[in-house]
Amino acid sequence: MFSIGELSKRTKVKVPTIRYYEEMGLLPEAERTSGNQRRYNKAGLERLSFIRHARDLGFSIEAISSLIELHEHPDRSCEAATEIATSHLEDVRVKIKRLKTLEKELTRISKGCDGEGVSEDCYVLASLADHNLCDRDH
Amino acid sequence: MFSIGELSKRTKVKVPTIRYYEEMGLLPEAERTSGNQRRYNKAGLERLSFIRHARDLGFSIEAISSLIELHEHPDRSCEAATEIATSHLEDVRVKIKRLKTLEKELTRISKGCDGEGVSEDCYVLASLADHNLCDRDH
DNA sequence: TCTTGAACCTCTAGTCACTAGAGACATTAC
DNA sequence: GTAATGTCTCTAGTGACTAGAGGTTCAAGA
Repeated sequence: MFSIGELSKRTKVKVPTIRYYEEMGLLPEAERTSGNQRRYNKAGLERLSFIRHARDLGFSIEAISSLIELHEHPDRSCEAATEIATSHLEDVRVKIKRLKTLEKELTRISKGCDGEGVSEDCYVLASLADHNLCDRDH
Repeated sequence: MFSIGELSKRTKVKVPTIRYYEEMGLLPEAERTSGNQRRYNKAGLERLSFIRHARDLGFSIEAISSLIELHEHPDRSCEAATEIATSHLEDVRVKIKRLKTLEKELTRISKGCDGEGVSEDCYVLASLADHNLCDRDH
């Protein structure tokens, strides 16, 4: 059994965040010492690692809740879990696409000023003001 | 001169968001009718278009504030504006990189279940629980 | 001119996933 | 025993909005 600080160290999740997850129902209510401090065991550690990993992958708290619930009621959990992961994957791909478009425009914009002395007006500001200077929609 | 609703239509920025931008100082305080309703002109429209475009590109409210200030004090604005754009570009590139790693892992995870009948345990949940199954760090 | 209904006003509170701080109590090391 | 560190709960703040309540103003038609 170890303290919340120890759990925090091992999982690299901050102490207030652990308490937050408990409040949100992602973690079960921890056991307490006689002095009301939380104590955890290996199961708690694993659960929190799972949550942290899923958060790192960009799953929302809500999605993680669903995944945990599936884990606890394992009938047909595999298909449902795959579905959550797949739908999340689609989100990620959309995000990547948008960011790439954005990268292109920012690259173009931020090149405008420092080369050939287009110094009359600032190209960055002009580009932002006039959407027609963009290559594409966004 | 036109109303906030009209401005909203033309810029595709929602009415409460326009008021929010005014409160945050991105937009100057609008002129008012005798009945206290906001009225805008072409300048207001252009300013809001600038803001919307910059937000679409993922600039924070704070960064946009800086860009606007630069615009209003144009001495050396070009270098400073380019710097803001460039630093933002770096952020974007980091995000793209992270998302791509993530895409790989999610692709791998979501393929786990529906093929060859690895049905004993759910591969999605196992992958999330055990970081060692990942290809790389994140 | 009057009326009706849409648009507008301010203000407060809610969203998500935390983070920060206050003030009090518990545990641990010496 | 004492001091330092850790932990507790609670409230409030973050960013960039969004939603809703309850009231006022505007524009168009009769």
